[in-house]
Amino acid sequence: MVDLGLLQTFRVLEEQGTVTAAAHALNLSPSAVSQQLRQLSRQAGAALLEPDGRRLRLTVAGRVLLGHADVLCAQWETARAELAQHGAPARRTLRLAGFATSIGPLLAPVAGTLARAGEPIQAIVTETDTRNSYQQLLAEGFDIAVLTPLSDSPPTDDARFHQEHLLDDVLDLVVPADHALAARGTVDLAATERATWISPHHDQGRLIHALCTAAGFAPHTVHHADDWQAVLALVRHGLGVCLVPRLVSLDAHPGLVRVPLAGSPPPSRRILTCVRRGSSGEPAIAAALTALRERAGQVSAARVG
Amino acid sequence: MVDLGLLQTFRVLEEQGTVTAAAHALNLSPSAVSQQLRQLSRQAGAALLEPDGRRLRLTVAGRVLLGHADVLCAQWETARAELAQHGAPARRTLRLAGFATSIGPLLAPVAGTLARAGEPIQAIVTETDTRNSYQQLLAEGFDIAVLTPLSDSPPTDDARFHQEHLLDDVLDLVVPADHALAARGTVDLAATERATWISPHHDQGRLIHALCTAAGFAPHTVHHADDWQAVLALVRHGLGVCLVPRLVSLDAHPGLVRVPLAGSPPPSRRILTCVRRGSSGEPAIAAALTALRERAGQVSAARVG
DNA sequence: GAGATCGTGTTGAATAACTGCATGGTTGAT
DNA sequence: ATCAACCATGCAGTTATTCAACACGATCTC
Repeated sequence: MVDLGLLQTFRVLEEQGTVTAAAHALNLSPSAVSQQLRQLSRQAGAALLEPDGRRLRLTVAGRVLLGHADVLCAQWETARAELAQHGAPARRTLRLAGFATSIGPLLAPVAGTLARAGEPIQAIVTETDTRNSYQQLLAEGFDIAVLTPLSDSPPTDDARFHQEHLLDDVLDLVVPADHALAARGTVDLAATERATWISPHHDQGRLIHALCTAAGFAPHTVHHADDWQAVLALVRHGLGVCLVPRLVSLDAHPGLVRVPLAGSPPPSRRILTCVRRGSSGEPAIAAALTALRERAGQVSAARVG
Repeated sequence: MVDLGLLQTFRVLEEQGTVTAAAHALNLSPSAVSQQLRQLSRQAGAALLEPDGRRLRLTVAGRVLLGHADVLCAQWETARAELAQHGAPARRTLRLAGFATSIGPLLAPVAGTLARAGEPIQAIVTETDTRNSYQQLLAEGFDIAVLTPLSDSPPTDDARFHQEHLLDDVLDLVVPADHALAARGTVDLAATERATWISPHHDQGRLIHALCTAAGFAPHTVHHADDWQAVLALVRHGLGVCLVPRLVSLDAHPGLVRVPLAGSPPPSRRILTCVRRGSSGEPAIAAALTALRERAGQVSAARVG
């Protein structure tokens, strides 16, 4: 019979695109992955992959198997979750992942809450971007991810994941206090058409570009920085403006002001929790998700008040 | 991750009742099965079994896992079946099992038909009883079984199997030609209350006992024989009567006559096909099932005419 | 209480799995 | 056109796992 580990390798291969990348994600050598795939192909009784240049492409049979692999792995996760409810509560290390700005307001408080609540959970928090969150979640490197979905992210009903809306992180225009727009109560995005922009790190930059495009102009981006504090420093020196989510604190930059964007609801980035499908029932994961939701509620309430 | 083989072992253990029996059914040593179960328990993260005298009993967690194991294995069978439809048609050895009387009219003709039809199938026919059919089907010793369900057989909606009605094998009272009931057009079962009975082999004997009980009397069984030809020989020598399904030929016993039983439909034994759930879509299995249904139709039509 | 049955440790051999390296093929830039 | 980087895969060699055989303690039956 088949080892679900082989199916898992197969799924990671599809997600990563190459044997080498899959091997890296699984902490294996490319050779091992290659052999596992051959064995899977033998046990499935069909060719799953075919050479495509210097990489591999899934055959029709491979794509068929992939669908079943998702179902099988989810079913196994469900089984594990249900078993964990019936057995003795064992100590569990939960690996939480999130984008940089989510750690301070969300993941760190939740990890602390879980520890104080006496849950038999040891939380490990890691910072990553959206893409890696999905990949490592699939490769079982993380158990829970807090992320902002991108246009190429798996859809909410993806068979491999279980994703839930956590909160909407509202975006404000951030400008120096002496900026022409600083005194406004709200500002329309179109009013910034002539402004120069600071482009934040990759994930967020794409969102800003999409919003400006929707508002009818292409943002004139000059400077670029991955770190929000660097972005804010650039804004503070009058080098441009930027849209900054409210999870990013401006406390370190007294010379800057947030100008809310017009619209109801105002433009925001959606923040989701994501776990492997089937695993959301596991006690440790369920507890962490609940704590995350609760914390997200507090954050939202604080912003409103 | 988990090997489905371990879940398979776990399922066979449940079906067989003891580690030793499961090991025998899987062609393994009891020690190997014991170790596999330990590994499964470790990977499931819960105790699945607990000692119960000199045998094992499933824990609550074990019973939970068992349900998931059935689903997982069926899902894998489905995947295999669907893959076999997309890949190149490979040579396949199909292992068919059936009770003794089913082989002549059903399994042997079907095996011949499949061979002549040019299907890439090598059929292997084995005779067994109902209980072993289910067990070997689960242990992957057989692929298709033709059987008569008993009171302790898995129900039709059992998660592990896919069972289909094949035909109803009508039962007749068989008596010597000079018997008092021989000349009747039909006979009510109650009319045989004072007769002495020949008890056929175990499976069939239970059915006869149940029918007589339903008719209001306990059959007075004197002789016993597993083989139908032996039963008929006993009847021929005036030692008793018996209910004999029509699949059993009386050709070798000119001195005997069938007296149809009253009732519409008349008493009969249900004959089912049984395969592992999910496997019925596999081309080879689907072809064999179709051939079986067709052959069963011919048999039924011949009996009617 | 003797004998049979059952589950499970242990041990050694066979098997399988993984790493590291080498090879052949492919892509893309110089 | 050439070269370097990249990728999948085949081939040892090593490591880890799996299984059968036997032994042992526990349990049930007669």
